[in-house]
Amino acid sequence: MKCRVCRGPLRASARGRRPVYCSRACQARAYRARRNPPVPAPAAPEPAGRRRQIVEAIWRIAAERGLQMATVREIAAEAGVSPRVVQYHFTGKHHLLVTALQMLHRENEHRGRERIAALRDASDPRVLLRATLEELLPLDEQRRASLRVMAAYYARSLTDPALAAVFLHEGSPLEDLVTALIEAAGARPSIDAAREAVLLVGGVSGLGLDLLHRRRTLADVRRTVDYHLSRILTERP
Amino acid sequence: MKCRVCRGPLRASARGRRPVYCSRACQARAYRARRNPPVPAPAAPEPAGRRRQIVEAIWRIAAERGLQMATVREIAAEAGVSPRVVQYHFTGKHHLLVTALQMLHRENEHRGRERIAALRDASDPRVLLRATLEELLPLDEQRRASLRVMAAYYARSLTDPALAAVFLHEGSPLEDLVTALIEAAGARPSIDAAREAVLLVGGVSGLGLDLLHRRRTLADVRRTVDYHLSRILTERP
DNA sequence: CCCGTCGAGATACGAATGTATCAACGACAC
DNA sequence: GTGTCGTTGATACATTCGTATCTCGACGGG
Repeated sequence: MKCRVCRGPLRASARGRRPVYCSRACQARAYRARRNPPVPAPAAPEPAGRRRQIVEAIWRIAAERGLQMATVREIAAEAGVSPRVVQYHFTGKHHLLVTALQMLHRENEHRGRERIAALRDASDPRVLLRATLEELLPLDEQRRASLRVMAAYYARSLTDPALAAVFLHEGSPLEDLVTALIEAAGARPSIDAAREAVLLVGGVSGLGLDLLHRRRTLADVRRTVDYHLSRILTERP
Repeated sequence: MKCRVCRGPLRASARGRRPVYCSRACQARAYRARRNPPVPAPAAPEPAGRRRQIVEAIWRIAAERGLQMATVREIAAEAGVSPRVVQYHFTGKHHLLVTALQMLHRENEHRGRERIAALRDASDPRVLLRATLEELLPLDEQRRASLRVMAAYYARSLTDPALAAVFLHEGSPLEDLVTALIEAAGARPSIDAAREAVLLVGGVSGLGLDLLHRRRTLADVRRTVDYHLSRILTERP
């Protein structure tokens, strides 16, 4: 084992990568010789999106195999990077887990808002109300995966204060929105919109979890929601 | 290293417990000498309750520190036995996890039934209905721990068919019971008791999860339940 | 030419995990 | 004294975990 440039001896090192050059000078010489033909474009692998790429790998693993399978090595393999890269971009595994949950929260909120805004009849509060509630259900593969990941994180948050903080730091804007929509859509008299919203949001979330287990059918959940909306709202505006 | 009795040589063994006697005869001799004073009561460690003891240890660990901390060694330490005992009484860790979930299911059902049956006014369907719904809430330390364990198991069941089967194998007797209670307590006309029961059970379960995080107060949940019961039921029977 | 910085590769460490192996133990029967 | 049965103690093993350590590659400034 000699230096690639000066053929001199190398220092021995028990740990880490094995040395190839005897000195920093020899390393630089080899580098400059290598790039004499200017090397058009080595890779440029978008250094900004690295964290995102890793976080998405966690989401996939957690959704398909559970959070307990989200080890550093598995995450790195799923993201197509080396474990060292994961270690580099995040302080440690815990920081990585927390970041992934925060990003998923924002992602869900963003996607939900976009889907609701894209509705044609965005002016009709009844349609908006239904769409908002259905946003809690696993209606497509993306939302299904997201709900599975959230369920896994919820369980962990019961014994991890840092994760619990993510769940707690948002107030209850969803229930406030549903409350406002109920009132805008025309609630029957003697209806307490806020209390109805609490049970609707809680109930639909719970039914969504049953859908993950296929303990209910989507059609049945929709009928239940429709029934309750019709009980809350006036016949026609 | 000689035999304890005859001081003869022992067989060597690379793995497992180190031999102390050179033969079965020496072992028996040592045993009988040892129990010359008749040994009033060695231990009698209730061989039947061993599994139960270990399963309860899992529950405690899962409730306080999460299912990911429920390792064989931790469980054994919590149960006050050696890891070997855990290994002996269950085929493997997975079997242990599944058994613990099944036992918790039965335990919860049993306790719930007992609590409801112990109500003084067990004849009034309104009281029964409220009590049945509140059975889903973490009203004391025991139910709080149980709910935490269940939440952890639910997350795992999403990626473990054997655990999912435990959640699925029970039908929906709870909703049927609530449906019957709604009708018995006097539902207003134009009420679909079954659909109300679905949302009530789902909603109260969801609110129970929020209580675990202290995102809501118990008083608030109770007010919400009361509000909905008064909307569903007639004024007075 | 040397030096420093940032991202990444390669390897290694120490601890923890699920499980396997083998003998010892208490108790009984022959 | 020996066999056997259900149970337990005391290791040992292979693997995997999170993380630490050390270097290389590429680049920019003196």
